Amino acid sequence: MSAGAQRERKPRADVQRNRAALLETAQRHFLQHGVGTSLEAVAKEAGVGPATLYRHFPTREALLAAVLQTRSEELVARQADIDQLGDPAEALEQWLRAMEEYFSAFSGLPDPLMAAARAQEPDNPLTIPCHILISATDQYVRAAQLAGRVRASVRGHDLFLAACSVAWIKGTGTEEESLDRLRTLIASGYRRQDTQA
Amino acid sequence: MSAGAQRERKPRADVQRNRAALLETAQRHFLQHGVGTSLEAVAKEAGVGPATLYRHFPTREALLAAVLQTRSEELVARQADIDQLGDPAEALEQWLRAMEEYFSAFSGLPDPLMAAARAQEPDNPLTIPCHILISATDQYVRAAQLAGRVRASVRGHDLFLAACSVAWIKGTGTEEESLDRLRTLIASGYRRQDTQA
DNA sequence: ATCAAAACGGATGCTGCCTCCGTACTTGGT
DNA sequence: ACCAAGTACGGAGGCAGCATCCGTTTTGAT
Repeated sequence: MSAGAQRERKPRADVQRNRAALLETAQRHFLQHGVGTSLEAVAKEAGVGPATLYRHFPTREALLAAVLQTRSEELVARQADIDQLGDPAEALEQWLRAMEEYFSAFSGLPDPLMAAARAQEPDNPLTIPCHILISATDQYVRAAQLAGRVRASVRGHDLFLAACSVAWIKGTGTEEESLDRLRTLIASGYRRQDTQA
Repeated sequence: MSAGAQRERKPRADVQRNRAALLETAQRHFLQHGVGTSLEAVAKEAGVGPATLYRHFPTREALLAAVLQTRSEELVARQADIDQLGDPAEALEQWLRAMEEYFSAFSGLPDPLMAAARAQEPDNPLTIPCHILISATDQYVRAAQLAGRVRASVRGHDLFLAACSVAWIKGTGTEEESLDRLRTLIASGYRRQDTQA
């Protein structure tokens, strides 16, 4: 009441119920079948018609972005822990691993992520999250550089790409051992004064 | 004649014509629309029915492998040049670039390539080529290691993965400048006694 | 209880994949 | 030149997924 400016109706109950059901089901399907999973199947299993899914999430990316929202928040939460670390090199390392896990949430995720990172598509719902991640990476890189632990030529964007690549390779089913070797290679690439193995 | 063992008929003329037309058209479509291009469209433009395409090439990978055959030979030819180089480190570098270009022939190519590299699918027509490339890379790596120019911990397979990653990123439309930065990062990762930039 | 706005979902048209099967073509022999 | 046997062809068709339209139902407000 009072001088209330909210002239709008209260949002309908079924909207929220359907949205929640869609998100829940979509997450399960993305986990099981990758980002290319059938949206029709998601709708059916969520107990709604296809049109309802498309009304809530006009594109596959929109649905993906919404499902990813939860995980993004987990990532932000992790940042707090990482920032506690005294060693900026260690912080960067952990941050990269955290990003890589985020990128590996669903098989096939790196592709739409890269498409969004390239930006120039301001309506892509994944673009904003991507740029936030790149900025964050750059922060960690700069801190480590100030401490003399990372080569001066490295930028956050480079390591964003590297983490995305590793996640992509992981998604193709490569063995964990090969991934570790690749991670080591990359780490040798950005670190300063490392032991020439 | 003579003690001829060739009891077989001469292969029909239309078979070869159709095969050639299909390969030619497929290459164009792969170039323009990536490896995911519509096979139906390829068949139609080659002037044959869908069944003919599938009879010649039972799977998309089979067609892809056949189209790639030409380019594979170019790659092998390049090896001769590269082997002429006195410097094994330089040779490795050029070999990696050559592989990367090969992987970037069509957009989307790295995915089926990685799937084949993981092997365990002996009937995948791309598996053999992949393993040949990995072996070749290992040769170059070992030579460079003997010359003390590459870290001892690095293996050919690692750099195969790295080259594949770069090609994948290139395929997503990333700017060439970013790619160069990534290549530099990787090079710093495998080289010994480099100038800590 | 009633109304209008809001949301729903089945039906639909489209594209691409892949296979079956009747037909047409090529080869080798006469 | 012709024929028979075998080979390859290609249109038709079933299936799955995408995305949209529009008549119907649900919902919140009065």
